Amino acid sequence: MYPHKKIETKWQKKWAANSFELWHADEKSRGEKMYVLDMFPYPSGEGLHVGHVEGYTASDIISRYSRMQGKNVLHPMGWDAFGLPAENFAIKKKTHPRLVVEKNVRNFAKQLRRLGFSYDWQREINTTDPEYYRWTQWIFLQLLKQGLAYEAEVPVNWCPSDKTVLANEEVIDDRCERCGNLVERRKLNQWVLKITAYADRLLEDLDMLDWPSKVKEMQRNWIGRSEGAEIEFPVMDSNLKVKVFTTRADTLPGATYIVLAPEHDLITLLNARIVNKNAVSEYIDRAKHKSDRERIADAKAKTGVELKGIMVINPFTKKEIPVWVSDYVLGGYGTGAVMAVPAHDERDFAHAKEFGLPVVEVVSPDGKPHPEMAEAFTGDGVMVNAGEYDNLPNHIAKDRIVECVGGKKRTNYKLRDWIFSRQRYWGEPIPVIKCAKCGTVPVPEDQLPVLLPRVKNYEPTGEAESPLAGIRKWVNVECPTCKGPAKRETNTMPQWAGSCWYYLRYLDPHNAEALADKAKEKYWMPVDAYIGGVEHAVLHLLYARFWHKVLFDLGVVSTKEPFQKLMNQGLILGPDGQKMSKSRGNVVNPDLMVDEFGADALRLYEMFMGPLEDAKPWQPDGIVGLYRFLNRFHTLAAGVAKARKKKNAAPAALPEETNRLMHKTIRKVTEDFGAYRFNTAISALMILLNDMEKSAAQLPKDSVQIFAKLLFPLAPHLAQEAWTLMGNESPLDHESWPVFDEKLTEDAEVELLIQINGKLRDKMKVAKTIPQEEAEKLALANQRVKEFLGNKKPAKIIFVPGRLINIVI
RNA sequence: GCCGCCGUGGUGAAAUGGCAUACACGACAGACUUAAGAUCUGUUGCUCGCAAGAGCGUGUCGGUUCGAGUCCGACCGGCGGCACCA
Repeated sequence: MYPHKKIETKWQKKWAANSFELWHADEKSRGEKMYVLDMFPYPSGEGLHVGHVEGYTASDIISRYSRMQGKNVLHPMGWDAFGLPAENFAIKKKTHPRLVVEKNVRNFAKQLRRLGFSYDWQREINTTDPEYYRWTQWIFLQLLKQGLAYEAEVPVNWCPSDKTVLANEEVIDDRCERCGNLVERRKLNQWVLKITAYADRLLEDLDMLDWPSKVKEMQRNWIGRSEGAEIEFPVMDSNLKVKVFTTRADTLPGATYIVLAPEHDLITLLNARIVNKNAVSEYIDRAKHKSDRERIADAKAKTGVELKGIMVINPFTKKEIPVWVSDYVLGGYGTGAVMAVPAHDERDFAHAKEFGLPVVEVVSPDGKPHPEMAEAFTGDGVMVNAGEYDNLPNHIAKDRIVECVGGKKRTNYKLRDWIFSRQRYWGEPIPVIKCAKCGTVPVPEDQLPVLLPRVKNYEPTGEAESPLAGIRKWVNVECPTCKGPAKRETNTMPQWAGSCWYYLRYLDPHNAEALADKAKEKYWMPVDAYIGGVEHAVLHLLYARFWHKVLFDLGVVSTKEPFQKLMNQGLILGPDGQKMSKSRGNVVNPDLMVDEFGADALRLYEMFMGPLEDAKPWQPDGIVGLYRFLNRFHTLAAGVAKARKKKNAAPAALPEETNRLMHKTIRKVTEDFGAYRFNTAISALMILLNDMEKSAAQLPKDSVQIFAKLLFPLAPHLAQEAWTLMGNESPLDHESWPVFDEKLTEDAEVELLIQINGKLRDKMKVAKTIPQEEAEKLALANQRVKEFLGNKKPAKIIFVPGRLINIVI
């Protein structure tokens, strides 16, 4: 077997020379720019996962292939190193998270280099580096200045045992991930980013992106735009009104009561008039402490309580209707109040049945009335019980009803503002100072970064604040405005913050004056190929687009969108077809694969498994096929090299058929790389190698060189080795991509299929350009055709030039 | 429940509406070997047939078409996302 260890180590050493200068990109190169980006990893203690290898191999193929096409390629890598796992690990091991991160980064970098990825390491970044997070904080200040960051009381997950706030990611089935205790909901003062201000643009600009439709669809659903109307219900004996949002204004005549969310303001405002105060406040109290799980359990059986003593007027029927409070109405969506139309809304129907409230049909599927409804009818139909609108199609009645009751058209979004505070140590400090006199004061930009102080104890304090709150020396500062005593904000940013803009820092990683130089930003942006897992389809990719648009509005960046093209790698499942996980014990360690088969074989295997974007199971024996393939190519190249050294060796020539196959393969691989179809590109190379092996040492050096070039993006070590065996000294990175001869990719003769009634019966070898008449003549003279035809006459003859002739009897 | 994607050999998978199963794994047989491993060669969807060949076959049922794995409709199964969003 070929000495993969020796070959791979040799080339990795050469590539590392001069700080990996070979792959260093600058803005002066002539070729067209190409920004190839990976989703940078969180450097966990477990090290690289086969899933990382998959995405990073794909982007490395694109990078190397693009370089050979003469493009100026930027292919950087860095570390998304803030976040809970490092902090939790540090707490457990009584060490500082910074040390944990440093160690993990070293390990990750080593692993990535061992796989031969062609990164520009001179642009390496780390989100926990103060010179990096200085600009993360700077962006926060810009958001604050634009009114896009604000403080609000919002509910958070609270673990009563660990006495700390948990991120959503840490809550599994309503329990704390670490201690297993049930999580409570608490309201805390938090920083919130107004992503909803960009909802429309985030939705509409999706159209200009070359992204998987699945990801676009997930973002559309997440943003959740819905067009409807706002309608007011006057409160009896009061000048107050209840505003309601609905997408089905046509059903207003059937609104038999209204429902308020438990947190609705009106409940407090009308408190004095509520007859059953105790029952109401008890219900609200219970609802407040309900966990997500309980809410979901209640989704079928509705709960609620009537506000006795309060009535409102349905503006269409002018009838007095009651008011209920129920937690099936969400405080954060629309107006926090709905009109209940039991006949035409499943949730209202369930609620009405539970409490014996009236159901009035106003849209009928067949125009006839149905006094007894077994379930809500949510489809389209004709208006009934709607006075002057009777017999009108409901979609026409909709707009007219909105108009007649003085409603306003409105658009609502499911998207919520982004809760941005974390009560944790290991994150970027939020650069804000709280002064009793001046209120919230931003840290002046020239005082950035606000450094994360070194502390002895970074465990959660037990109060609803970050461990930073315990460091008096750090917390107590002078107010930048009035110079009086003030305190620092002690919350930190979530892990998403650093990854929201890292692709910009790669463009100019050492700039001390700005986040990135304008000319450099203009040159490189947008990202031309972004590869990563679908798990970031909404969170990271939506947050980053939001920040980018804010920076665009500020003139900091020149493109509306950061990532022009996105590709998702599919999940690599364990050999058992299940998601890889430590607890299942089905995790494949890429290091062991590299040891046994080499980086090239691992890269090749992961690309050969199937389409990049598909989920696919790891087959323990699968990699050997790729290892054999590489071994065979090495044997072939070594044989040709040896034959060339012999004196008086006959000049080698490539057989005509092999030459044609070679040109076809160049074409196929070129097309497949362009479309990210690496699995079929590899199979094309296998077919070519199978054919070349027939000539073995008789092959001309040029054919081995072309093969090496085609293989280089996929398996760079062996390809470079073979290239060198042919007597070359240059790195293949600087060589140009092979060009195919169009004429040689097309055969002059083809096997024309002869079908009878669409069934294949025979084939005949003819010129590709054979005209229909001649083909028909030949086909009808064919022995097999005669047998089938007998004395019948063909009813019809279909001729597809160069492909087939189909005789219909 | 809603939205989206996917169902092809023993396995991973190929196939601009035109030869279904390329390529690879595995299995079986053979060569080499004292042997094992490695390597090389061959066979490998099902049924019938000595053979030539025929019939069947891409989750199920139906449709469009000269021709359907591919397009359309209904259903069954799996995966992913969202989930009381009015």
